[in-house]
Amino acid sequence: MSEPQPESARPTSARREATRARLLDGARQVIAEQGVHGASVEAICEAAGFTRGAFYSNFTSRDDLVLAIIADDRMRALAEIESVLADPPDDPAAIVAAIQERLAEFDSLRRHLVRTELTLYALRSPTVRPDFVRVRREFREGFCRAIDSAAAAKGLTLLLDTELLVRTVEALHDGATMQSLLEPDALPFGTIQQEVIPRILLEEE
Amino acid sequence: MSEPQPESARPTSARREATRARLLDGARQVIAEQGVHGASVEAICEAAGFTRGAFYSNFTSRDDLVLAIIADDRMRALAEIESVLADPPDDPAAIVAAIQERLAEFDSLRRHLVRTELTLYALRSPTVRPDFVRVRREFREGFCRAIDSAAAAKGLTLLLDTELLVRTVEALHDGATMQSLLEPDALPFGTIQQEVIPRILLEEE
DNA sequence: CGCTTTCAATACACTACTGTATTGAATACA
DNA sequence: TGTATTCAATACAGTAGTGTATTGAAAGCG
Repeated sequence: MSEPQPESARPTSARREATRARLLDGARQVIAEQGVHGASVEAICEAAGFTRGAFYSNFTSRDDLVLAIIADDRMRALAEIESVLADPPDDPAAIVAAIQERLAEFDSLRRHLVRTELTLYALRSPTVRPDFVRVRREFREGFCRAIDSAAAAKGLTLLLDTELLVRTVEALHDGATMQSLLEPDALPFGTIQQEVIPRILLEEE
Repeated sequence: MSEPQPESARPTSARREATRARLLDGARQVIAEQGVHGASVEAICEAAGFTRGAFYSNFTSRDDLVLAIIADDRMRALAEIESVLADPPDDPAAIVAAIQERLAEFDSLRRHLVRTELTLYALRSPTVRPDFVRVRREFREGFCRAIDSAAAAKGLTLLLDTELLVRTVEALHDGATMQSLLEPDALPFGTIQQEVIPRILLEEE
């Protein structure tokens, strides 16, 4: 009876960490292929090369795993934003372009699919939803800061309120990416964003 | 041995038709509440007040039912477009506004949720996907026609290629509606569309 | 009114998945 | 190197859902 840890700060051995990571990737894979509905614990474990024993040793439930994926994605997305913030290009268009580019790289079609699946899942899960909304907000705030600071530095006036602008970019990105998923040939990834975003960015001078 | 029908043109009695309609609505309800993954045949039948006997008497599979929902929605959406086309307002902005309005009415948050669920489902189902893509395209084409004819009548020049414009409006609508679903208080339904669409519509004169 | 047809309900056999309790192998460490 | 611990595998009992085959009630019709 050693009362091993204060239970909030588990040491999490390297082996355990690797197992968790593989389970997360297995889950992403299964979700991309079959949707959240096909992502049974069984299927996730098979994709990750484990049995359910591993799962229940690492996660208490599917919600728990979904939260872990969202948190993981959030860390990556924030890192992208912050890397742009750290050394922002001079003009806002370049910032938007840089962020778009990094996001495109990070948020591939497959990843977008998973994110949409998780969005729908989060929307209904009282456990997951608040966390999901928070993650989105933090991401958006980072985005806003980057644009504002660059615009201020250059003395440029944005056409729209920054938050509205960022929300618009997000909406365009999500909607357009879904269209590209449905008709990859008719609408190459990024077409809409490239055409439209520059037009809603800056005040006419 | 009467060889009852040419099997393509079933008479479909009123009773049968009503049962189908109730099953469709049951499915929409369950999908909105629990997602496609929760929409087991069992759950759909319970929501519709039937047992599975009714389901298998009317549909051969879940794909079959999903196709029926999509077809049903498509008929309604096209009717909205056509009603605008039949007597279009003079300027393109008014057309867009009118269509937006009709769509908002028709495509409530709940319906949007179902549509997004079905989009993800369709994306993966070889059976459903082609039909789904076709429905979207037909809808889009109707939208384009309405805008082009009104613009031509008034001699106005659109800022973007019509198809790109329509795709943009769709993307904005989809992305923005999802944001409204996630944060209904922070972003009332339609905010983004109202702000942004007028700005990407017409050439500066 | 009685016969036929239609259609949903029921019964059944089956599969997939869940979560828990226990076991056993690998790793850490003394 | 031997003992303790960690962690995934296995075994198990249970639930939920599937699709088919059959039944029975109600509507249609002569």
